[in-house]
Amino acid sequence: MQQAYKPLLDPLGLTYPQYLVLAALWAEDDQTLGALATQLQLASNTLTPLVKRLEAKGMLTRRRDPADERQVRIALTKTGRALQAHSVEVSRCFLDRTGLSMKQAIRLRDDVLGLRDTLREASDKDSAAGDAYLSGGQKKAGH
Amino acid sequence: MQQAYKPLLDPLGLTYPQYLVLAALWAEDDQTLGALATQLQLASNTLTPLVKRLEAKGMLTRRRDPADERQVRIALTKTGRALQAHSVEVSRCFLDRTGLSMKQAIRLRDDVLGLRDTLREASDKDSAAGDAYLSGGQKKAGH
DNA sequence: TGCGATTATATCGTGCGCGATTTATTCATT
DNA sequence: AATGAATAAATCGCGCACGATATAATCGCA
Repeated sequence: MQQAYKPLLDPLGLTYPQYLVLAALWAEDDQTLGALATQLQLASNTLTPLVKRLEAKGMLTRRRDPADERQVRIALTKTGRALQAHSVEVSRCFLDRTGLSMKQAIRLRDDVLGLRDTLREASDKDSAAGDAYLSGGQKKAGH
Repeated sequence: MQQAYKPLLDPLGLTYPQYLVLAALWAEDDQTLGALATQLQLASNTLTPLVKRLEAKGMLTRRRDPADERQVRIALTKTGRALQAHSVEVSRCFLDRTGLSMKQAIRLRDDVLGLRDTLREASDKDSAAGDAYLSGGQKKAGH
């Protein structure tokens, strides 16, 4: 995805992950970092610097929520909001490049997301119970 | 993939990219770095440190080809070769976790690889257009 | 009211992945 | 034989992803 979107996003000065953050904010502005992290399936240690780079580019602002100082609210700047105008064209160009119909693209995406979720469930079970799945069931000695 | 394979590869002390390098060597030992790079679709700046980490783990050796000192030949050590015994089980465990039949898994993989290649072609055309620009052609019109 | 648990974000270190460049070797042409 | 082009790896720098941990604010409860 990163490589495929690169020629489309280079003119905007964005990487693909940065584009995804903006896309989430175009859908709903002024979100907490945690809410963005959930949507994008990223951890804070990935998202924090990513958002800081977008802040440095003047696309958004970060401020502590006065009602709960633990939270950081991310809001688009005028510049960031203006970029949304390009997003439709970016999507269209990308779909065009895939050589797939909209229907095929959605199908493939959902198959991949389905696989991701299935694999995630399997990993979740690992951490829930000691895993005797691989080889003879040597399990880590907890402390 | 990285996350899904992690519980299977942690006991072997390998990451998923490292596992892929070993898998390529299990299929054919004593390959040049360039040959590995082609198979794995990686550039030298990714593969060189990756292979060095595997060398540090004692899985393989790196030596300049005496016939062509530009090339580095990568060969498995006894330790690295011994790990192949686990690979069948790792594959089986992974397929099991996908919740897919072998047939479905192959289908999905091929769909994804097909998409990758299609997108790569589109990007290749971009850089061809760039060449045209440099040699006096028209710059890519923005639509 | 106070204090431990929980929650939200940030920090640190490591391993990719890649664009751009560098170094060293081999090839090709004269 | 000399020199410039081509080739193979390596190096540098950056962004992303994540495990482990730290810090700070809020909550729960005696």
